[in-house]
Amino acid sequence: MQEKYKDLVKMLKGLADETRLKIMKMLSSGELCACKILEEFDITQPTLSYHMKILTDCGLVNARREGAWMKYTINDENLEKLKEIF
Amino acid sequence: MQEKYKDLVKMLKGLADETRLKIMKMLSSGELCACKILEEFDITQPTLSYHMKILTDCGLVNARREGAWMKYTINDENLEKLKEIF
DNA sequence: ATATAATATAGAAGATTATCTATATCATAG
DNA sequence: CTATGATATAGATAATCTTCTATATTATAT
Repeated sequence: MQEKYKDLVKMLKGLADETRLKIMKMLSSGELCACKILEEFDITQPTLSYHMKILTDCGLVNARREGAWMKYTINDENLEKLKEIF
Repeated sequence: MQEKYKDLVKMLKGLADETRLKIMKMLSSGELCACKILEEFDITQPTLSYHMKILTDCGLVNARREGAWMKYTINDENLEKLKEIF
């Protein structure tokens, strides 16, 4: 029960940032490459990498490497778990 | 649109804390007095006051004074707005 | 008017977060 | 195998967050 709370809080922290919320919104239309996401923001590449790590670590986003690129999608299963608390 | 995002992020930040998430869970069963909430946690009274301020400021919780007590309820309208983003 | 109970505010300290620059790693093309 | 493009990591810094102690405010009861 406590562990479940910790996981939920981690996901909520993941969402609770303007940049990351916008990234989630972008991903809701489908898979995107890091470079495409970066174009939409005024942040450096390492900063985006940091945000993507937070989103994947908390379980909100799936990452896969395709050659040199990283492609991201929403982790629907975990997002569903988050929805359930409401 | 940006403003809407800022408000949503503020609510998400409000939820993104273990203590506050538990408070919301407690309030989901109905109105509670600050002193009742405090009993459930190992935190000082000023710390609870700080958390309640965050929850009310972001719009997740309604506060009303009843004599010496503060009574809190969930702000369903705003919680609904938050749900909509999922 | 005073004492007491409930809550809020101020100020400080330590932890966490978001950002940057510099550099490293990984993958591909030539 | 080397150069280049994409991404990740390290380390530093400034801002924000969470918590505490001490104190102030507000409401009630005597």
